[in-house]
Amino acid sequence: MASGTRPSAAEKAQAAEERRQRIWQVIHAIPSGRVCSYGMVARLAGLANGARQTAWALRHLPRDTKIPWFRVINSQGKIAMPEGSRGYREQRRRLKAEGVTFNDSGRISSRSFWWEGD
DNA sequence: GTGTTGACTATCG
DNA sequence: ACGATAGCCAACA
Repeated sequence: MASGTRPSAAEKAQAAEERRQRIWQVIHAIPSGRVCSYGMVARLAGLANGARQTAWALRHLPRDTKIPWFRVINSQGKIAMPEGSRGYREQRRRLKAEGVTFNDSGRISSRSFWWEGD
């Protein structure tokens, strides 16, 4: 219901932080050995077209985060960071350690790696 | 307030 | 399969 009063800056900031929290919560729920796309993470977090928000939230994670950021890849089944970059190699190494394999094109080798929630 | 940016994505040729 | 395009939305200059 419209209360007539516009949301304050503080309320907007709080809403933005809650969106980020939901995104992190969803990512944290991705099982080991599975991957999820940016768009799917956003959808599970209640954001219809929030793929870029997921990307933004991940890009700004602290180095020592416990969130499994490496289980999030793009809708093409490929790692989103530039190939050959430091983050790219680390993400691929971490996924491989969980059993997620890639083909020569840089895409995950099996559709069964995808996770769509529970 | 306006314009640009980006770890995105669906669609088209 | 692949590159170009347009749509998307929060943060930033």
